[in-house]
Amino acid sequence: MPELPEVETLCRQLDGIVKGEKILRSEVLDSLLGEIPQLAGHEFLGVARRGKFIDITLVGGLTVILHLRMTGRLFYQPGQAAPPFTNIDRPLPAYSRLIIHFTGGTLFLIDPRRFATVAVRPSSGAPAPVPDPLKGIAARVFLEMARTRTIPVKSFLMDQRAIAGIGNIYASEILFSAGIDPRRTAKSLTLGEWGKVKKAVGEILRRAVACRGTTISDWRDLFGKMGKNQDNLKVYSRHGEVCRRCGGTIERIKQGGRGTWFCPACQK
DNA sequence: TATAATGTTAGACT
DNA sequence: AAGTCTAACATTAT
Repeated sequence: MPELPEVETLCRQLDGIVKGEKILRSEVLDSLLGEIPQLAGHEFLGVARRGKFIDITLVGGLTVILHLRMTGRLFYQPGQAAPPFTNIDRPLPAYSRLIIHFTGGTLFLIDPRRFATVAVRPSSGAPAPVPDPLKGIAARVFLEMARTRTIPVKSFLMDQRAIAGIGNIYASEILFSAGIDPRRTAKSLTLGEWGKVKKAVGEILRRAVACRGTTISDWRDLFGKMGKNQDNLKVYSRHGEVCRRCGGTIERIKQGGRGTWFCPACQK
């Protein structure tokens, strides 16, 4: 569900609301999450996004690493729950998998499909960073990374080892904006074409962050509000509809097991 | 009932 | 050997 703009939205909202708070208790509700230590007593230090990962750093050297995968959400409910935190008075949000009680409110990890992952690790030893498209990736860097890649350029944009944060919605939208056919091989793009991609990446992702993400069905921000970026989508999920740029017809194909939407008439 | 869904990855295949 | 492709994960909605 969440790509870079959605994860960035959650990080900014979380950083703004739980700064300096202490964890009173943590509860794991889904055994699929594996072993997670009790987090009571730790104080929130800050949040950072790493691609689509959310790193929550605690005072004392622990980091809680979340990945929301397809249907994971975070929801923050202001107001302190009373010990022993059993929430008899307030029903749990459906599909709650992890609950972290802070001094000023409660953070829920909600995840119907149960693909989300949680790990708690020492803050030292963080993985090496991968280029982040929000900071801007130069056309020459794209060209160099794609030099030997024969996969479709759309799949390349979604390769988290190369570029961190772009997912299925924004990959289609970026290539439409850049006027590039998603079936092209990554290595076939010229420097000039990567320049168009670079521009599109910045514009599309920054606007999506400003809109607090894209709500197609179930994405909500930290406070349960819908995003607004769905109004800006030009191709995603629009197969059979009219291209807003050239009047052609938007098509859907499959690439790497995922849907790709594009306009064959104006994406070359 | 079959298909698709905002993600990742292990293992099969080139 | 290294890059690419596919199936699998668990669940809901159309």
